[in-house]
Amino acid sequence: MTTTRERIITSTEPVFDAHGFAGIGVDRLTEAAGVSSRTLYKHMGSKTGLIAAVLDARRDRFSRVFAVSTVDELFDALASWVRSEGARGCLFLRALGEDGHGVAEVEHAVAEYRELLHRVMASIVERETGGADELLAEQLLVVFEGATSAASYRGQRAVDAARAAARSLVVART
Amino acid sequence: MTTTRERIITSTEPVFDAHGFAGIGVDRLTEAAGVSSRTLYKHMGSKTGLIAAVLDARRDRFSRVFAVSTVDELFDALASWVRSEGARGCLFLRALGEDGHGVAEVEHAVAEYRELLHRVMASIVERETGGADELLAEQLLVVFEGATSAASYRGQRAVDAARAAARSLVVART
DNA sequence: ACAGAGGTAAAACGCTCGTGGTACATTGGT
DNA sequence: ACCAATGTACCACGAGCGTTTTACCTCTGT
Repeated sequence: MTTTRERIITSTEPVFDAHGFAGIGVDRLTEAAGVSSRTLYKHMGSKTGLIAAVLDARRDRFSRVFAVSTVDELFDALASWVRSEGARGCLFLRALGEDGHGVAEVEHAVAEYRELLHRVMASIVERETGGADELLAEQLLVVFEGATSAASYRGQRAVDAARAAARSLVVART
Repeated sequence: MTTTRERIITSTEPVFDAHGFAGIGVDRLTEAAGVSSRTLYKHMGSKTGLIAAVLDARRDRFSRVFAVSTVDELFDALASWVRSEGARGCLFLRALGEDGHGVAEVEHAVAEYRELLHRVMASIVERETGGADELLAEQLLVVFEGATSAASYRGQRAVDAARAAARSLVVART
């Protein structure tokens, strides 16, 4: 059973992804959620509250999809994410850029996502090389971020190139 | 001598970079430019026209700064860009994400930037390896995009890691 | 000396925004 | 049978949006 709150969050996430945060009106969001504005405000408090909740939910979903332990699994997961949802650049970065700076709830959600992302890379490094390697983890992070950005206009080519790059970087350090 | 139009563009660019496009009001922009709204509209036509002009100007500046021919020069240029302007993620990607999709002037400016970026990578590949290599160019593009994104929260570490990654990828293909 | 270009300040346009209020419908548990 | 919870539709608020208008000022070249 899905609660109304969950329905609001899951149905507004793609709207934010497609149109951004500042430029979209609450009425378009309520329409997408199939819910009255009164209900939306009762569950989310404010538009900012909704944005924070959407980012939190996305982070949770992300953490499930990217619970991987090798470079190949990482880019398999990214490829299927891009295939099923498209790519419009990192939603957390975009949220921060649209005046999310200074909004505590948004900043917190973004910070949590970034820590998660870093942990994913560190654990892949551990599994692939049998130890910690801060530089390699940073490199994988950069390549992954680059793939999500570049995929928005280069498509799967960017993901494939990122996968090859990451593999080659791991080999170079073992 | 700098024209009023140039002054408007150069002084509003950092405001867009800091606060985004949709969320910032024209009055904040005129204030930053030190210009009346009448003058701004006479020179730029509309807020959208201003955004397109700002993106065009940024692309020009970018093309001057990144007129490089080696991987090291590329990341030297990026490092000093990040040092002097900070990093908040690719402004072109962000412009598109804030409902720039479907706005012809914005889409055009972004497309031109991306072609430029791709040409820069291809010419570096040419110089570094003595020939064309589509995969390597795509990899450098990904690494560069990743560095600009990741630098927004990892700082110069991301740029350094990207530089090392790019160098290693070039070596692996020569 | 004066025309014209290019600037200013201030107000107002119609519209949309985020948010809350009011009043009514549906439904499940006891 | 009915209460409480949870939803709806609809309207109103004050604020801010992008944009245009009106009226005035200040240079600069001839």
